[in-house]
Amino acid sequence: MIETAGTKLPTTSYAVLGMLSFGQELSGYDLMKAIESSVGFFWSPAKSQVYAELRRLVAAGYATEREVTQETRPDKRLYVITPAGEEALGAWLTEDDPEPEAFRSTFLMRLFFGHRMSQEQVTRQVRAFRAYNEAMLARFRGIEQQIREQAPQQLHDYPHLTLTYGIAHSEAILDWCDQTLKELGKKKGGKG
Amino acid sequence: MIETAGTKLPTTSYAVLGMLSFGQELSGYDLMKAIESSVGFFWSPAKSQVYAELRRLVAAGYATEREVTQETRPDKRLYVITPAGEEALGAWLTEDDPEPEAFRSTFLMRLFFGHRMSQEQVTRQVRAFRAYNEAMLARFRGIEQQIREQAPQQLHDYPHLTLTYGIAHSEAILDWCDQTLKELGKKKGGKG
DNA sequence: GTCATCATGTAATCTGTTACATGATTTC
DNA sequence: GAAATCATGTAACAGATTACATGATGAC
Repeated sequence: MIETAGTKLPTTSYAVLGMLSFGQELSGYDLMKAIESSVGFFWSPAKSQVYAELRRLVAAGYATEREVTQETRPDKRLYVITPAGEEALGAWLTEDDPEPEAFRSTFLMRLFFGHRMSQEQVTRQVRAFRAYNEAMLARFRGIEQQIREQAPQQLHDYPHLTLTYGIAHSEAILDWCDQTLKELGKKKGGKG
Repeated sequence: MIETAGTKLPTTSYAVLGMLSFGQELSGYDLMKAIESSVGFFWSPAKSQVYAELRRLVAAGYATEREVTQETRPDKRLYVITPAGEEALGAWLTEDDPEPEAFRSTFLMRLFFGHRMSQEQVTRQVRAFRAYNEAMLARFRGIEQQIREQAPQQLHDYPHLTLTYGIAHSEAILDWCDQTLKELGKKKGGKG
């Protein structure tokens, strides 16, 4: 309360707050694990950043911290979201004009500067990119299959929508790759 | 040469180097402008970062700097890529296993935490996202149209491939949005 | 004439990453 | 029994953003 309540937090803070919003008491380590296998697909902070945000959340009154002494493992701190934290999360989620998506792609950068590669090298880059996306797609499909088998009710929740996004996205990219590889096959020439 | 030649540079450095690789002598300001309307769609550094990278490139021997005194405008420094710079760029472009794409989306994060919004609010977020992507698509199509009319030979160069990517990508996202909005229409309930 | 934008950048700050630590289990 | 991984984090550093400056020109 005394602290920075009301101030805008960095996005990673909301990722952490969101994870806590499912109601469990978690350590930094727990959170990191949870993030890696879920939101991590579209927001993946370093663990030191997660710890930093936890400190910030506590300072802001959005989470409470409880120290737990352990014998066989290093001591840990467990965190719980507070009502103020839930409110702050809600406000961020429903913001009227959210930050524009900051799309970044080093692959597209390389492609853009293709004039500095031989055509074979460009082709190789596209193939590698294709393979990467194919692997991602397989992964997404695997997860979906698993849900279908083990927790089909989850097919109707919000996290699942992000999965369908990943699938649609990957499929579209693969199509583009195939078409692009065809195009590249047609024309001859380039730097090398 | 004496400096850090051979060291791995941050991605933004390669963005700048790539821009210089088209052969023109450019100022930091020029570069920023050029980036904004091209690679900026998938790699958009802050201008102060561009200036910082230019200093680094010079220190590494990848670019040379020339000061130009102006009367009516602030003085400026112009940069040219060196052969060593071209080589470094080439090495980066053709790297065998490039950094994995770091996909980030705050929209997907919000959606993932949809349980903390009412269903209407989720719907509103998806609609806003749809509108954003529709605007991007229109922009891409506009650019393509302009090329078609004013410089049709560019339809066959590498930058144009990144444009086709943007278009394919946006279209796929719009489809996903429509489908998702339908799904959301079906079920009733949610937080609020 | 006032306000926005051009044409240059620099300084201060903050976000985020990589490297460092460490003892206990599990795996082979 | 050595090597990898689990279970915790912290410290040091680098990358990136936002805020600050400033005089000239163009738009209205």
